[in-house]
Amino acid sequence: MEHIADQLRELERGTEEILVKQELIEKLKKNQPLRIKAGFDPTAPDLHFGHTVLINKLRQFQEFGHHVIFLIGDFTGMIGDPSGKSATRPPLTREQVLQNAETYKEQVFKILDPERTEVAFNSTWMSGLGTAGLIQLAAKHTVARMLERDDFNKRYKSNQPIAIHEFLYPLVQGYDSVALKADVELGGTDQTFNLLVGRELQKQYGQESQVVMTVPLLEGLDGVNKMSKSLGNYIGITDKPDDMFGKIMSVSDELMWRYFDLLSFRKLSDIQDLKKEVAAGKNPRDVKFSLAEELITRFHSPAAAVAARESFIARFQKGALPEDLQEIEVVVEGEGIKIASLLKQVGLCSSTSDALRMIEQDAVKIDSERVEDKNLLITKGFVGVFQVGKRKFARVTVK
RNA sequence: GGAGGGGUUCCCGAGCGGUCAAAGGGGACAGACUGUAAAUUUGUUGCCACGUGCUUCGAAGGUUCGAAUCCUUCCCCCUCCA
Repeated sequence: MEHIADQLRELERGTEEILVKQELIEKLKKNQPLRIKAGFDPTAPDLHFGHTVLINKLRQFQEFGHHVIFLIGDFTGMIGDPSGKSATRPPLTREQVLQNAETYKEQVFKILDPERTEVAFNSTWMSGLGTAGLIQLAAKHTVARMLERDDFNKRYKSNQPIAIHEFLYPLVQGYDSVALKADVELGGTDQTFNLLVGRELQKQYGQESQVVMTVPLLEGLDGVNKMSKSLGNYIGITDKPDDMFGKIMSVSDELMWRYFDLLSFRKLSDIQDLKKEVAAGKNPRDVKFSLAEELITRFHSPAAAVAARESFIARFQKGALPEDLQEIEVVVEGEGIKIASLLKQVGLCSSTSDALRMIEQDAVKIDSERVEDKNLLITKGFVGVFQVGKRKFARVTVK
């Protein structure tokens, strides 16, 4: 195991808060593998780059020889984290949970070492707790403390409803730390309160309190909202190399640095150097290229990264056609089909109206020739490459 | 249990008998430009058989020449008092 000071420097990197740092130092000094816990929602097995900020941190702990527990909150999932929006989730079946867990593993093990990762489900201990156990658990915390949580506090003050079961979420999450005897729990900044409840409960149950480490929430592609699937501003870790490359390139120059800080494995000093180079006139595009390549290498392969870059350059700088061009056959009655209907049938446009709009906006091309006639008839036997905008292509055969 | 407020196009949010396929903003998409699918800027944003066409404003009925706008019933959400 590496020297404590070295570990600490790396572990602190990219974290928002460490509560309490001195306790972490004490734990590290024991020179034994620490139990590192992080909880995940069982309903969303499609991980995106936002999730990896935290997983990267887990990996760091692993590299230092600590024991990582990847906790799937299949029981907590029944409650739903209080967000004020109270979107009731349909309960998952046992099969669904297990299936999601497999998907998680598949994705997470691109970053974590499977040999050194324990996958746990909190239903394991929560199901057996029983009503009496739950009441005992609830007795260990107070309403006043609960109301310290920002979200509850705001709602309480503004007379918005708070359902009783919402109080159970932090308690159950905290109890997980007791059950797992966690030394450290990682979470997003939005989890701070819940993580702190874990500290409190461990003390109540006679354990040493866990250290809480929070990592920031990553902004999505829009640079404003947090990255999330429902907002559609995410990069999935299973995205295809070309998509991943494109999405990273679409990040604003400003946000790019944020991504470097939170997603890149490069040293902070290297990132500083890059910033200086850009300030001195280097094209930020090229720096973004290197970020994209690093990330695609991580989730796919070095070869895929190079290929993705080349295809990006060919397509967007030189206007070439994509390599994996979709081949579509359309069968028509009569002598032919109007361009707008064809675009709709082929799926390049969402509706005939949309297709007409695209033509009006000079967005439609056939074999790189711009289409200007909205009533253009594509005759039977025609074969050609249709393009709408910069990203949608298909080779179409009209039969 | 009682009293109020509200459900509008992808989202937020105006409209409150005709000029409404419905302001404005967000998002998305497209064009130009460029250093990139950054930034900037312009435009588009219900559907089709493209027409004095069709379907939309929680649902179903009704009044009217004409309704998102008025009436009736129903469903759902929220607040306050108890």
